[in-house]
Amino acid sequence: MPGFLYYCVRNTSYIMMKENIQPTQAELEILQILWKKGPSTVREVNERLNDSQEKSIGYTTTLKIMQIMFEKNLLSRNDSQRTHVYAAEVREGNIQSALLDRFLQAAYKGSASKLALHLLGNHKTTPDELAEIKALIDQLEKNKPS
Amino acid sequence: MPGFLYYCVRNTSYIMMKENIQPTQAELEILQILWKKGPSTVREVNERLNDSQEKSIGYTTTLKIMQIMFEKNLLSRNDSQRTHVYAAEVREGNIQSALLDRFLQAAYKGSASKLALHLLGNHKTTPDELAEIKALIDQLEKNKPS
DNA sequence: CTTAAAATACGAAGAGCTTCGTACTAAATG
DNA sequence: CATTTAGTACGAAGCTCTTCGTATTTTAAG
Repeated sequence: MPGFLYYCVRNTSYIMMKENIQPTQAELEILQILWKKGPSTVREVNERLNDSQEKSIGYTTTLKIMQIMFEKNLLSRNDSQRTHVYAAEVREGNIQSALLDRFLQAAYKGSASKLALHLLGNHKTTPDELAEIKALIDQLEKNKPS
Repeated sequence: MPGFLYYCVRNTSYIMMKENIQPTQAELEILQILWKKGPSTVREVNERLNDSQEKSIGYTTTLKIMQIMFEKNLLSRNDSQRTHVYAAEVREGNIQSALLDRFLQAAYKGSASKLALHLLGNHKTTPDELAEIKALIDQLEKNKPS
């Protein structure tokens, strides 16, 4: 019997299962905070949420959403203390890629180059960033000179 | 009295008003069809919607959404005939840019270069497209050699 | 004229997300 | 021990989006 891990690695469904999840807007904002600050309590997240925005969000609102995220396995939770400590269970890059896939399909019907042109055309990018992107393109062209 | 047009052009609120609208998923799918096929009836849109997807969507569902889009001024409508003909009232590029702005902020906290790197790294891009992007970067670097 | 077919209008149900009030529980303070 | 304080759990309301059923109207066919 090949086993669960073997099966999952083979067809990548393990990654799919976890990283194909699409967090909602509120969930994403909480993830941003946890990605940046590391494991945090509900109160810490709630405060960070409130001082970075104009509108103020109630404590129990943040609590509820984080509880839901825990049930969805977006977060893990240490409840050995009375005050629970939550941590992101998904990686920033993976979630971003999953969201990007969906967005690219929905808004650009999958045309990555069109999106790229809009992106570079509309948004301020520093010379350093442009150079970085250029370097990546060069590398891609080398690897696939077909 | 400067007049409405003058006012709107001055502070760009005319464009904002219209292009800052964020169509929903279903609305976007309908817009895609209208952008591609031009003015169409509800039935045409509904059929196109159904043969390009697995799930089938009821006629009145499509009708309802298009009526709502008409109220939101996302679509215009010619009702001189019994069978109304709808057309997109917003430009594809403008909507895409508006969606991109929001997505960039939500998922990448505004870092266009990070998104670009993900985009080029994760998605198949043809050599032609890469060349096109490269050309744009060169142009940007020329215009801002600071 | 009657009937059938096709279109629009409209109301309402269902689902998911966000928000918060309230109840309950545990800890700290006096 | 009583009281205040801070935390979790939970239910439900409000919102938006999607979906469809039904009623109504208009056109075409018999």
